[in-house]
Amino acid sequence: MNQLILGDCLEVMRKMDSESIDLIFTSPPYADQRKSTYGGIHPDNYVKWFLPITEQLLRLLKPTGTFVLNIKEKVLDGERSTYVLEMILEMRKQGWLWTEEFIWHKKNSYPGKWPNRFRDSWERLLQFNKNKHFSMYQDNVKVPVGDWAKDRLKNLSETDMIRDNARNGSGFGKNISNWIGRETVYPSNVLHLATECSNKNHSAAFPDELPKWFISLFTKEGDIVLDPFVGSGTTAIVANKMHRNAIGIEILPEYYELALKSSQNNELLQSIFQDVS
Amino acid sequence: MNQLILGDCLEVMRKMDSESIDLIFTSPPYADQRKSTYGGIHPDNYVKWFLPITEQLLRLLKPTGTFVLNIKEKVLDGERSTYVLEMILEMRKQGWLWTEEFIWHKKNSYPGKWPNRFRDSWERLLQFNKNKHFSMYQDNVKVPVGDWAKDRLKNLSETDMIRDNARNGSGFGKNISNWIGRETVYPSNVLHLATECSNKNHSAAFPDELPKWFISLFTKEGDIVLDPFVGSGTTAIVANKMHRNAIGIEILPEYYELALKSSQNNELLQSIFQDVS
DNA sequence: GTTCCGCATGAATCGATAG
DNA sequence: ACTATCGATTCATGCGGAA
Repeated sequence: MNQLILGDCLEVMRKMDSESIDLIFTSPPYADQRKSTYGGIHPDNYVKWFLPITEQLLRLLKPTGTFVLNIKEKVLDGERSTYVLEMILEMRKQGWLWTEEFIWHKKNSYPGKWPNRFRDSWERLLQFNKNKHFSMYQDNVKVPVGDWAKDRLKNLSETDMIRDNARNGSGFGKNISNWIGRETVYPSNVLHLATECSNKNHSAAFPDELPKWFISLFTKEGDIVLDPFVGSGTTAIVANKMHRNAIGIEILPEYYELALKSSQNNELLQSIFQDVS
Repeated sequence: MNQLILGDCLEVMRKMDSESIDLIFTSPPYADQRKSTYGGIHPDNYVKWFLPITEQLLRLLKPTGTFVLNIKEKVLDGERSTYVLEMILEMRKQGWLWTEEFIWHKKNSYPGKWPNRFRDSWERLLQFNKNKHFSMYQDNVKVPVGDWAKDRLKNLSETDMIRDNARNGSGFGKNISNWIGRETVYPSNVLHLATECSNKNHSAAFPDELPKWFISLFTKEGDIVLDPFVGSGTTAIVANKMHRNAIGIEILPEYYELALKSSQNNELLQSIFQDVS
């Protein structure tokens, strides 16, 4: 069921079944990047170019599915471009819910110095849904509890053993004894990952951990993950390793070949990706 | 030249001189917070309420000045509200440049657990300017190189400076001098600070380090810093400690009194704030 | 004078129940 | 059907008192 498809994602998606995808994770070509493809999108035209694609994505996504969009507006003439903001507003008109915005805090961003700007070390991970209720498997992404717990839970006072209601009347209360033996906690909406682009020549836009985290969070085994701009194949390969079914679409033959080769070279893969060019 | 003014910031600002301010740093009441004041702004009305204020701010700011806006949209009916995005677009129509967006990554965010959402541990710090060329003193916020300092702008904090001096005087100066000899690097656009949940009295919306960092970056001694929603006075007091002139406006008498008291109690202050109520 | 340890607090949000 | 109120859930920090 894994597919790598060579072609324009808009045309490919038009042939796909409605409400068949559990998770869409993608990092589209940033404005003015990859100029030769998709007509070399200028920031001013980005919204107009992207909306037909999100329209298809909305059709393909299951009602309980999630769309995660990794994007960051570029600096143009000393200003942050606003196309990402405009896109969010336009996508809501299409029927998308803008559920959340995660931050990818890049541990090692590129060095550099500008007279009026620091290094950009974060990117947006916009979460969109079709419904307020969607599939989310929070326990899959729990993280180790902070060091504070070790000291805090050594000796418990009397109030720690019972529920102690907060003073501000918010209804908030705590029972510290509940924390005994707890080793993992839920994460927040900030991801702190390195930008490691593994070992390949062609650098992936993001590290494996990024799609892995969202695939863990929003899908279970056997679900279908789509990346309409799969590039060197990171999303699809990671999804496949995690026993999800992956569909990756790529317009550039050189990236397509690279993705195909990477996926076939990997011993861990459950099944070989199909060549659907 | 330091002033704490009791009143509605819109009315107060209308009486102030054009192009007189070097830095505006503020954290306006978030939608649906502080319901009793400013008419209890509903998210739907937030943009309309805020635009007349930014219009005044634009008039008051020097051509080389900077406006830093600390804000985060709240969740409404399962979705992130879009009023912040709309505000950025509207402010550009007023003539503002949206130069940069910094992230405040909160180490200790508000607790809680929901079926479809994690804890929100970041806020926006939107940078606006009138011109592409503005005053920026990057060397003032350089951080020591090394793993221990990577995420910690904490080194800049007041208490750390005092503690360092104390150690210096008591014979532990060797380590410090090693640090001073170390190379320093420029930070990125992500700030990793804790929220101060001071157990003492009223707590501020943000820790001292937040305004301190931006005041260091965008002003020099003697410059004028404005906070039209000064609350318990954090911005003004920090600015004054750093030998900048501060103007703080607050509409709520109880906060105003608190700010006045805090500023007068502080021995480090260069001059006493004037009561302009 | 210094370190250690206990503890209250925080720009929150969802779902159920009541008016 | 729509709005208002209420109860439930949770992690990490800085302060202050104790050792």
